[in-house]
Amino acid sequence: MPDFFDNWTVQLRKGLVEFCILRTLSHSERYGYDLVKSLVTLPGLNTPEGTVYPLLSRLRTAGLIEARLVESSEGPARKYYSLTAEGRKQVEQMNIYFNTLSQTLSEIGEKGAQHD
Amino acid sequence: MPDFFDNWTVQLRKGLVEFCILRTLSHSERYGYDLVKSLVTLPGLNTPEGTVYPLLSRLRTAGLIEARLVESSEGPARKYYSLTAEGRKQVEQMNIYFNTLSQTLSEIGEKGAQHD
DNA sequence: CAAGATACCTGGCTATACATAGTAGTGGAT
DNA sequence: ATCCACTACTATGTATAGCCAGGTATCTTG
Repeated sequence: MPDFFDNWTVQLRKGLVEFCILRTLSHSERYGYDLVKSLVTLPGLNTPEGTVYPLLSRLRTAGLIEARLVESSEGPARKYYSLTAEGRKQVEQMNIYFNTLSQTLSEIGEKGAQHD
Repeated sequence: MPDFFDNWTVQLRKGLVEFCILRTLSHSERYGYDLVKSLVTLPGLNTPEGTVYPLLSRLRTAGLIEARLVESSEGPARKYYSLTAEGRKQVEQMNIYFNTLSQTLSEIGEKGAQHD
């Protein structure tokens, strides 16, 4: 039986990995394996390969990112991902929403949820 | 077919509603309908009844909160929820994890995910 | 007595991340 | 020649939270 806390952290991560990938790509082009290596070491986000690659596929299908193949001198060709114009628009919206949520959460932390 | 952004916000909320309820109850005892009215007006979190009540049940089954029935002079009896000792412990852990994630997200927002 | 606000709850649905395991090809070192 | 690190991906099965729409009961007011 899974621990309550462990399960909660899984739920909390939902949507965040996607957001992290898009935010990262909004800074610079990156190839898949590099993203995998980055995301697996981030505190709180121990995202494995099996999560990242399917996500990249989904984002490409959704038209938010695009890919190009680049030869490498140290191994197989790398697939570099970058944001499309549509992707850039979405990230902006996501940033706004995320900041709103952060603000809300911070207020609840101080005095609990109130209405009126 | 649902919009990409709308769907993402749903995913992002996962775990957060739970967190908001527990955080709110760590400040004071509250009854269900009151929580519903509070959560539905919070910016970013437009959580409807159908989400809140099942959550309260789950949290009670998990032993994090407990309830007591109180007569009301303005309508049906209200069910007041409060944190158990176990719940208080969990909220502390959740706060720590949440802050870690916030920190990570904020760094990614500035320079993208990096490794090494 | 009907209307409406208050108050609580359930059933069926969807999308997502996770876990685990596997495939496949390139290039450098032993 | 062989092994290892790099790089990309696929497949399949699981669990879960949140959403929508509805249901039920209580109490006050017109």
